[in-house]
Amino acid sequence: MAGNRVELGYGVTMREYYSITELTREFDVSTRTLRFYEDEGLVQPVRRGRTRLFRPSDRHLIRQIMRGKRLGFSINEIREIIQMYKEPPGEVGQLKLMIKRIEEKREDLRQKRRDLEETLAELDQAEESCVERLVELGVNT
Amino acid sequence: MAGNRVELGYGVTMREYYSITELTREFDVSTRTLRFYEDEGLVQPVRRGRTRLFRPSDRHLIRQIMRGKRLGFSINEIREIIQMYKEPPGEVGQLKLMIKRIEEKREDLRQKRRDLEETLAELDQAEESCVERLVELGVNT
DNA sequence: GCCTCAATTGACTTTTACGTAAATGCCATG
DNA sequence: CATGGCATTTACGTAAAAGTCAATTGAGGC
Repeated sequence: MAGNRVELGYGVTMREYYSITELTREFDVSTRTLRFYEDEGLVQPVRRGRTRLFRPSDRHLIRQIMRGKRLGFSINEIREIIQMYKEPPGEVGQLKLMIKRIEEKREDLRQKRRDLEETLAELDQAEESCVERLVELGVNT
Repeated sequence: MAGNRVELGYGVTMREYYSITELTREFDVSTRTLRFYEDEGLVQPVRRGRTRLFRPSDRHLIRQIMRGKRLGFSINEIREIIQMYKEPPGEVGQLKLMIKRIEEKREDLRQKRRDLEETLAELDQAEESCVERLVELGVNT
């Protein structure tokens, strides 16, 4: 919790690293989970001795992982998505392949969005039925 | 595959039931999966002897289950959601509880929607980087 | 009545995403 | 220096959601 800050210029500073427990609290996950993500190669915290030091980039990755999880992606799918955010490859074939895979993921996400809207619409209907029923019963909503 | 149709009026008819394999093909799942959903009480096909006959309502339920799966809901969550689509309960306390739960699910879905939009935006960026890189390399897109 | 194909059942296996326990290290504090 | 608190590693456990396989069983066609 000491200095642990870097100058970015114009007097602006930011945290240089975060402890594992800090991040477990921020993202409401266990240390086991963060270590698991490290084993899976999703994050690569640096070490001081044996202690993990998570840097802002790791923190951002964890944020992306959590988002992916909430969307129902598996670890492998999340790994793929994270790959896509990384520095684009240098070779043309690789680049075209990557664009194709990004497009696939986007199609996947668009399907999810349709599913989501439909489910939301049906929940709206369900709630309306409930409210109507309450009104029938003469309940002051 | 025979007659298997009901008159709805004005000459409009619809399938009365579907075989398990028809549905496995339509939804691209295994028979094991559909039987699993039956064991879990998500669908209740009627029987002719031991053979399952899925009715349109079962088919619609399966459609909802698949949607829920794509959104990353667990079977239990899907079960809850399906409960919500059903006939609203008769008692006031139950009704209010149901409305509360529906609202919770909707909040959940709205979070998913935010996650989804953010992820889509990042994928857009990623693709743009790739395209830029291609242009730098002088590839005719 | 027999044959064959589709369907059923039950048992066992697999994968994913961690949980949990045990043993131990590191360090600050009273 | 003992104590507490967080950290680490290794190993084994587990719940959910099916997959897989083997052994029947039924129903329709000839």
